[in-house]
Amino acid sequence: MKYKILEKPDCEKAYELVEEAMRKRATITLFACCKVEYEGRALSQLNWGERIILIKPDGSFLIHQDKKVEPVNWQPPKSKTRSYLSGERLILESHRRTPKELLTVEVRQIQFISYANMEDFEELEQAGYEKDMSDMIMERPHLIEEGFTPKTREYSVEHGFIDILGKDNDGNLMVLELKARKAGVSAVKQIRRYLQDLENTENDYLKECKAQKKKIRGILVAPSIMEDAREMIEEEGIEFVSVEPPRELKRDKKVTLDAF
Amino acid sequence: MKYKILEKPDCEKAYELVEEAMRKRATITLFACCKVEYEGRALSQLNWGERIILIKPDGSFLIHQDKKVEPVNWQPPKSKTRSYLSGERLILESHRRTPKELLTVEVRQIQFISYANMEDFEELEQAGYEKDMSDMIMERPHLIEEGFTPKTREYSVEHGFIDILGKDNDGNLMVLELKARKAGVSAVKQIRRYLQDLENTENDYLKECKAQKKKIRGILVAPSIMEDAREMIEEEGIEFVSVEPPRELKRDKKVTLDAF
DNA sequence: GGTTCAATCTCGTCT
DNA sequence: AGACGAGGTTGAACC
Repeated sequence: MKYKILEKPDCEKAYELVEEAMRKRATITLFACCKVEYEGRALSQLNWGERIILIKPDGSFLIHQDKKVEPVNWQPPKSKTRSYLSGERLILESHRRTPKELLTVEVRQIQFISYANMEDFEELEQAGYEKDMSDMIMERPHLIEEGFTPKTREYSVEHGFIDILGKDNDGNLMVLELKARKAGVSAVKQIRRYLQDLENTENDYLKECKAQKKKIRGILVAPSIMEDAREMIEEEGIEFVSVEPPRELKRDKKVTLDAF
Repeated sequence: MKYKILEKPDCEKAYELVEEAMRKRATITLFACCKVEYEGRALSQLNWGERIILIKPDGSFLIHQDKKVEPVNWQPPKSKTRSYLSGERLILESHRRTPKELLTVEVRQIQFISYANMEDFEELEQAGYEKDMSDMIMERPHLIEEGFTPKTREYSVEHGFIDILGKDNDGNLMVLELKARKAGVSAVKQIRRYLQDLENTENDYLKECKAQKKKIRGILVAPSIMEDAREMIEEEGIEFVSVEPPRELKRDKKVTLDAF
């Protein structure tokens, strides 16, 4: 059976359905009055009230109130769910080993409970992130400027990683910091720290650059920039290049390639 | 009526239930085969598959696959939900103004759909966070060391905010950085930047400190510290004080106080 | 409205 | 298993 629903079951009937659902590795949906306690990375309690509970076959456990996107309490995938009856009540426990975390739900009055085996073989296709921007710039470096040659991605320096390191037409070093969203002051501070890090780095290649009197150019790459960040890059001698993150889904891309 | 469930309804029946639920400001739970498109801060699409959809009266819209804690697609509170029939199918749209975001769900085969008015007047009580640590240290400064006197919280410097600024018994300035979880290298870098910021700050009070040859002490406060961070604080002359975030719920605290 | 920062962040990725 | 960084982060507090 693909799914089953019980309306206003007593806790014993609900318990049987929960056990059956777990055997079948189905997803449980429960609308009931419950009380919740959590102890683990933090500590919390939530008094009696009606919530929607989702228990997924991967061990994820979610408790939703009627507000917000985030669940009020939860456990991550691979948690172990256990259910049992205590007096007239259904207890749902979700346990995790490392870190040690325990979620305990006491269920009083059940409006409905269901389980369902969800057939879903699709994964989300998405675009418009920093990584997509990085891929695009490596493929088409002229988007930054004519003659730009990217050398290294994720180049490690003292305070983090330089998104893209490369050279311009005159052999000057170019330090690119990418942001998929509007860049703020923090992005400018970040790139400024990377430039300082490079100045302080003892590295044959960088020594050679300095010996040849080559400059180190800092480039902030983002779709747009906030006003105070704009002012700061001018003071700091950092450059700004406007690039939109590519908004092409892989599926679309594939179709386009197949067309040729 | 508090809740309603329909099993295997056609899309027209489901549409009527959705409209009724929205009039009653109820929470909708839907288990169905659907296809999802999102366009806004990013771009995504998800092909046909069975998912659980939650639509809350505050405008939150969640689509859950049978894995993970996070919804595969969602809209935040205050989004506007619209539903309509297109051919044989039910379309659910969720729209947000700033930033402009549109979530479109095409629903094909519905296993069940329900709405429920959730009675819940409780809020989550929780403890064990950075703020609780900060409160505790302000109340009981000797947890840091005998004679420590906190002066300012959230003191603004170039690269952020100093969690707690204070003085020791000898009048030296103390810069506290709090972490509610195990502190890593990034926490040490953060406190190091704050110390540099203070060195560079032109401020009468700080000038006086320097004139009196007072030191500026950096203190990392966390339950524990990672090995590489431990090495770094030794090099940097930063101190580490182990403090557990308090794990006392307000409810418990109140009970304790009432007992006296 | 925006801006900043913590979070039981989650989740992927890499060591 | 631990560490690190991005995220349509979310959510809250403050301006």
